[in-house]
Amino acid sequence: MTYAPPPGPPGRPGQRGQGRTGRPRSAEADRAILGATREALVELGWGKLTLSDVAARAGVAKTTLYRRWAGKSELVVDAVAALFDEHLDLPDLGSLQADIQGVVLRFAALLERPETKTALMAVVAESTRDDALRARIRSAIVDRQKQLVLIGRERAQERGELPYEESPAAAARHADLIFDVIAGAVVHRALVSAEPVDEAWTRSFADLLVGGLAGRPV
Amino acid sequence: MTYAPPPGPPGRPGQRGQGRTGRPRSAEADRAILGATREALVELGWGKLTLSDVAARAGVAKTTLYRRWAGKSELVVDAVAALFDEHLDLPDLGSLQADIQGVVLRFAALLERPETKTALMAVVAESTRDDALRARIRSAIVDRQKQLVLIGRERAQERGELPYEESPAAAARHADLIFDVIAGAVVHRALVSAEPVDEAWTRSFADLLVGGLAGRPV
DNA sequence: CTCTTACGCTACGCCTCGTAGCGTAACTGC
DNA sequence: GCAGTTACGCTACGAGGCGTAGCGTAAGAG
Repeated sequence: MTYAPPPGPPGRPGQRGQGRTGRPRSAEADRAILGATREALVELGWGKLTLSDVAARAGVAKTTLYRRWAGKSELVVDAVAALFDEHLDLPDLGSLQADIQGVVLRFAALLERPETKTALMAVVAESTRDDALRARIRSAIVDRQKQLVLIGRERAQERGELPYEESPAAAARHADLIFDVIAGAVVHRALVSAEPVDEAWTRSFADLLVGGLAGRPV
Repeated sequence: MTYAPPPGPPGRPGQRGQGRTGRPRSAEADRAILGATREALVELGWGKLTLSDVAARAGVAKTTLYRRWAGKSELVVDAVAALFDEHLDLPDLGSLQADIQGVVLRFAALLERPETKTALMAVVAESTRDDALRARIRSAIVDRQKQLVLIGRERAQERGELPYEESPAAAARHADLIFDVIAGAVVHRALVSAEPVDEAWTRSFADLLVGGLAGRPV
């Protein structure tokens, strides 16, 4: 747990021919390891996942894992982060209400996958005592998802559905708030309440977010 | 992990003189174990917490732990659940807005404690693969907190701030939604974004929840 | 005083962790 | 080609946690 991968950002194979000498890291091994990690997560879950097992599945020596990642948490973050990169665009559905529903359903679809379900919570739990890990999660997963909120809000402002903020600072605070509300609600619904994030729930949630408790037609 | 504590609800000492024969479980040992668990959580976090260590802190044999709890997750749920029982009333602050802020600040205060921070997320993560554990979390923690939402909503309806629901089913769905939004947002803010749930944020959140995105004065 | 259950203690086999050491493979610069 | 450098696979290892078994003893019920 004390080893930090020496060259470049961890998980990325050393750049070829960039002045770096010696045998380069195998990019294929990287893919195999991250894939094996996701596979093991599905079958075993976070608790019973062992690095020995991942190494065996990937057809790689256990020592190679430790040469690249400091521990289980770091490996799993990278393995799961790749999944969150799939849908980072937000199709314009014509209204704020529809855009919210779209982003919620997409996010929920990610959380439904067995490899993300367990992994995300476990890694977040671990990050409460590990600042470096939390930073890694933010840059690899959270901040990218937050981007979707910024896009959707900007569109709504152009449509005239939302007012423009007075100051950049207030805008940032507001965006953070909305992100916490959306992401938090979906995660809580899916993982704590363990109820489906389906069409009906998503519509109710978007209604609530747009209109609030007070402005509710019932 | 295959052992289920035989008599009565786990974690509670056998009722004295209730037809049960033999030596009763020590209630004092129970307190010592749960206390030691919380203490160990603060110092070590979920990942490095070991049952051997807890037993040593509690001045109890390791075997006693396994006689009462099936594993680490179950023990930690009980240890943390006791903390959530402290504030289960909701003082009437005069308005829906104020009541929301009150419940958010209380919930946040619980999450600020180092023993709950890590433990809650870790246990939820584990529960995604263990239905019995999830049920235990619900009854010991989640459902009790949800009660606060029901109380606050009822008050708001009596004040005329919120309309009454048409059907009991719709009311239940709506309450579940609100609970997921509040609890999810606070947890996400505190643990994922790792930003303080302070007075300012709480006010913004309550504004958003009551008035919605659209009805925002800015 | 017997029956029943809980407790403390010791010991154990199994597994995972994370590291060290070694010989070999791959790629770079001369 | 050859030396230098880095990554890899393999084996082995000590440390430590897990969960259980067995035993003798303590604490209540009838």
